[in-house]
Amino acid sequence: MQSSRETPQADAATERRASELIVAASRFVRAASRHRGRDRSPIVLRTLSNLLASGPMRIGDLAVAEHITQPTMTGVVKRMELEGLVARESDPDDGRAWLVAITPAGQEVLEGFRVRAGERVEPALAHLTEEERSILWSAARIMGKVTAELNSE
Amino acid sequence: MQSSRETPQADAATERRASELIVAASRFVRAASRHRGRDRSPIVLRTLSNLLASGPMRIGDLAVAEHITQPTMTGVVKRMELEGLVARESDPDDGRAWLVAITPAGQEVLEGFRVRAGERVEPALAHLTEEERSILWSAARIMGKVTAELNSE
DNA sequence: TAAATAAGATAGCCAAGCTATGTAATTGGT
DNA sequence: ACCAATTACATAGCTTGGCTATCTTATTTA
Repeated sequence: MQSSRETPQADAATERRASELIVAASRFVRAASRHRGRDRSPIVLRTLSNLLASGPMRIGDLAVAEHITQPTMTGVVKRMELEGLVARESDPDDGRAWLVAITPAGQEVLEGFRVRAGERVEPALAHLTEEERSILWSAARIMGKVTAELNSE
Repeated sequence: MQSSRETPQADAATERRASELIVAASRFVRAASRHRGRDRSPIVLRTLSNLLASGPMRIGDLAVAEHITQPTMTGVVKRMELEGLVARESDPDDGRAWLVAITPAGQEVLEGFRVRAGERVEPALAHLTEEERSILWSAARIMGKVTAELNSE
């Protein structure tokens, strides 16, 4: 059971725990997102979050950022525009392109989601120990690092 | 801005971090699940995982366990059956019901997903410190606890 | 035994993903 | 300066996975 430089046993254990982490995170996200009220889909919320952080963006750039195809993002933006969450203006530098910007209504929706999601999970988090909560906050940061590396491939 | 018996400042901070956790987990799951090969959807994989852990189950019980409606689970099981991932047999105790069981092919699919997902994220995890990895494993367990509480409501 | 209940199936809708392809604007090579 | 290639987005058509409403059939119960 001694380790080699590739430590295949460790890799197998890591892979198993990694898949458990994915499943646990997947179930958690589903449970936490199932709160009441005017729900928006994950892709809409991620797009709003992206626009708030980065300012107006082209549809193609939004698609790349969210790792979906351009036709899919075109449809998402179209629905968001109908709901008034974003506005589009033609790109002065390129007649083919549009700039999509978050509206005040879009910002309210995003903030409302954050508040309600927090409200929903907060009681469950309150039953954890202080140490367990701090593990979750650290895990959020670490998952962010891992996600960035996965997305850079 | 003084604190009441409910310590609103702490709640607000917890809510904010909770929403950050949800977003981080959501992006991580998407990134980790975007591996190549014969992909199955999250609901199919969760259902397989559930059947493997719990043995043959009724469609209605599967729907409750996954928090989707019965008609949706009927469709999921139908597609899984066409792919040979599950088999159904009539419930000897209730002529209206079916028992859905995972097949060897379903077990292979589930195991294959676990291996590929692990393979995909393992390199990124290898760049973390030992402590960071152990935080993620702990977080998986804690998210499971929180999910159970959220789902029990 | 008739009524109420429960388990699945069906129908019909929508959102969100995909590939393939079309259109219009921009860029680039000669 | 022009024509070809590329680029940005739109459209068409498909699948999956979610929903509600309703139907059928089997079981329970009054």
